Amino acid sequence: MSSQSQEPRVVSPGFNTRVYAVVRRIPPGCVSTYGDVATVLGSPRVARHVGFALAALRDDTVPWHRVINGRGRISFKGDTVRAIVQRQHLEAEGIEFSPAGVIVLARYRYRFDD
DNA sequence: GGTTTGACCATAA
DNA sequence: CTTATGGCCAAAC
Repeated sequence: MSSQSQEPRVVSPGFNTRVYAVVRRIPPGCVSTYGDVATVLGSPRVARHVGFALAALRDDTVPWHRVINGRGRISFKGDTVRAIVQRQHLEAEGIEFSPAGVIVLARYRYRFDD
């Protein structure tokens, strides 16, 4: 098979599928950070790719809203809508936000056990 | 197969 | 508290 599709496939992407697998492991009521997910994947420096993978995500089975940045805040770059929706999902799971819109990572952060 | 990008992170001011 | 800059590495162009 010489020519392969340019469009993203449902299986065998390589990196982003691993991201989805880890994010699915985050239980309800807990959150995780891009850096943590990247660390579980084996490289703590690929945090940017975690976000990039979630950006291309359109699978509802992946709780992408449970992933936030290392500062306990929702990162967004132009897509304000996504950030608002994300916050609503987190609040719906019982996660509290500080007045500044910051989540207490020390309390809600999930520990991956592998 | 090189260049740009990106839902980040750490550090500095 | 905020803003700016560099680095990091896989995916997209």
